[in-house]
Amino acid sequence: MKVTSELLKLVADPTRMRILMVLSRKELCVCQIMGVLEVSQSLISKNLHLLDSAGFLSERKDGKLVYYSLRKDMPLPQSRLISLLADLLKGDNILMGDLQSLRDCEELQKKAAKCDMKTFREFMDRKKKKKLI
Amino acid sequence: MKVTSELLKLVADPTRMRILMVLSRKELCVCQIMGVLEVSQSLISKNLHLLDSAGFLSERKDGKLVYYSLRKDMPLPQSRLISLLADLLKGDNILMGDLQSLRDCEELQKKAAKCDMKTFREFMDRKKKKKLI
DNA sequence: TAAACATATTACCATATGATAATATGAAAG
DNA sequence: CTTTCATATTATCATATGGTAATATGTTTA
Repeated sequence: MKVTSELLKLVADPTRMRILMVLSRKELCVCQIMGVLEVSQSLISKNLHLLDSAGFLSERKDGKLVYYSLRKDMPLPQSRLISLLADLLKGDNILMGDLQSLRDCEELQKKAAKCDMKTFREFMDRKKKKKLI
Repeated sequence: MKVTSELLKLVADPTRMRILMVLSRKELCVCQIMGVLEVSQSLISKNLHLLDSAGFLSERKDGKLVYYSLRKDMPLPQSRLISLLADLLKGDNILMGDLQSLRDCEELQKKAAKCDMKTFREFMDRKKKKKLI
């Protein structure tokens, strides 16, 4: 009971839902996730840790970067939860924004070929300015 | 996003999960649920209200008693969540205890033919004593 | 080896949440 | 109509949680 309750609570947080949904599209490193969701590095890092501990994620290091993705051999409850989430969030505004942001982020990297905190902080700043207009 | 998050949070609480699971077996009134789960009347009542507001339940009054059951025409997200819950909790200790308690409660009522707070408070007390032995 | 950088961790705060005890409500029976 | 009783609501408390800012860690590169 407690295990199930804690699994559900873990998934019931918007930031973590968003992380799971973008990672279900694509493996990403911490600075990319930060840029796409527009939230602080420490919050992303903390939530990645929580999701990882709960069996949702696998990580891969490449130089300074740490890439996260959904585990291929995820436990069944976890993967069923992700399917449900994907369904419940179909058409969700915030999720659609994140996915657009993910495409923008890919574009940016094709041109700049860079993946670092500075690049993604600027990426975030540009998005914020756009919203103000 | 927020709607989905709040729906998940609602279901992520052990007391509410237990209520949903026993109601998925059988329509029950507040005092029966209290007796089966062994928790206070106000906690049951509060959580029934939350589940009801979220579209999970329907209620029916019969004299002083209010009977709750799962809504027949529950919204799809809600019913998918309940199916998932039922699956994740298969074999769960606390849930199995509740279901046994539900059978005991039915037995009791066949004999006593009573459904009131006093009866179920005594029912709870007997269970507590058994556990102490 | 030292500086720079990506990520992780920590300390901290405000708010949300679950639970309880006490009380209110409102229907039914006397 | 007053008492009784089932249920609902309220006030309150302790704890849990999400978020931020500051700092630590550990790797890379100069």
